[in-house]
Amino acid sequence: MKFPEAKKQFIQSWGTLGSEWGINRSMAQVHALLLIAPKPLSAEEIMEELSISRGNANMNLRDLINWTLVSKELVPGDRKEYFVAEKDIWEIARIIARERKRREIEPVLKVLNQLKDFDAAKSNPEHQAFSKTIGDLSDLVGKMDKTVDVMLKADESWFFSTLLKLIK
Amino acid sequence: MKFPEAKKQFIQSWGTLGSEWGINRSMAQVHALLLIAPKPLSAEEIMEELSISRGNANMNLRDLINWTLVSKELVPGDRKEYFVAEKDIWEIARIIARERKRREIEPVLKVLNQLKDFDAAKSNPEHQAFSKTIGDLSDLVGKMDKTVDVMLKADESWFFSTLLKLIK
DNA sequence: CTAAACTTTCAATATTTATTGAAAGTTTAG
DNA sequence: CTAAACTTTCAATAAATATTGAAAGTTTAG
Repeated sequence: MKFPEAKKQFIQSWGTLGSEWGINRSMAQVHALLLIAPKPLSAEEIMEELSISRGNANMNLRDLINWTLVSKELVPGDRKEYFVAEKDIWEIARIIARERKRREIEPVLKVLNQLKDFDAAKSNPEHQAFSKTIGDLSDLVGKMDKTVDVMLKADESWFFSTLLKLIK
Repeated sequence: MKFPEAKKQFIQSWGTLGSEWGINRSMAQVHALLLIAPKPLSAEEIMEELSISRGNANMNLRDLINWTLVSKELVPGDRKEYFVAEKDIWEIARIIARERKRREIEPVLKVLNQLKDFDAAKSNPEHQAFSKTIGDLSDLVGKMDKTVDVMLKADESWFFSTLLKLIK
């Protein structure tokens, strides 16, 4: 496979992956493009390569910057802004884990904990089933939450060497 | 908080969680409803409780059954079909992990591995950056894939006791 | 066999989400 | 200061996704 084709495929796959969770396709594609770029890219170049509008590029770059996956870079003597992606894969993984935790785990955990002390009548089977499910779920989700916390603090070699002991 | 309100909140939160990954809201809500139901429910009851159409209920129940999160139950002497959710939370977690792996991890891993042997010119910095990123990503995604595999085979007490040693 | 009871399908429709692009805003060179 | 070079915003529009509901299909009781 030749380079331009490989590049296209990577950008497109990363875009699909993104939209399989809640990330929008363009944001993931901009990210993919920056991930493999050997140089900072300008908004112009990104719009051009991905055939997206200026507004779209701008908005998704802003989101990527918010996530801290991308940062602005200024070239002295040039008025344009350039963009670079964080290249360290472990750092990227942690950023994504952090955002997914924030969006997926934390809100649910909060609700589950509130629902734990709802006003139950002990003898009512509906109430019993509800309590059981909520309790079980909040245990599990709580464990997931803690696991991600460890990952967020850990450094890669420690995390995976420990995990790979599990795996082997 | 009173029961009906707690129930409503749980169903609605679970629905939101679902749509934060690629699951559609109704499917997640049907699942939530069945999770807390002390009895098998008929399609009618589900439609009624969630105010959704027959077609919608049918389609999402079918999907839940495909995922093996829900199964049909026949009541002797009744022509209706009834539906029950798997109640074991660890089993549910594994089913969801299995599906997310299938949809999110595997396709990307496949593409990354294909892209590893693209036709690179060693001296071209674009090609170098590409190779590096693809290599790093496929390492990481490969590790994630293996981790999920372990979880799929493990039983809960073993998995979490090992994991919690990590965590503590 | 056939009519009632139920389930499934799917084209039409509604809802949600993403994208565009032109106008407004900002910054800086001169 | 002001005009050119650039970035941001956001209402309009397009695209993707989910939902409806009525018609078609299936099963079973009698």
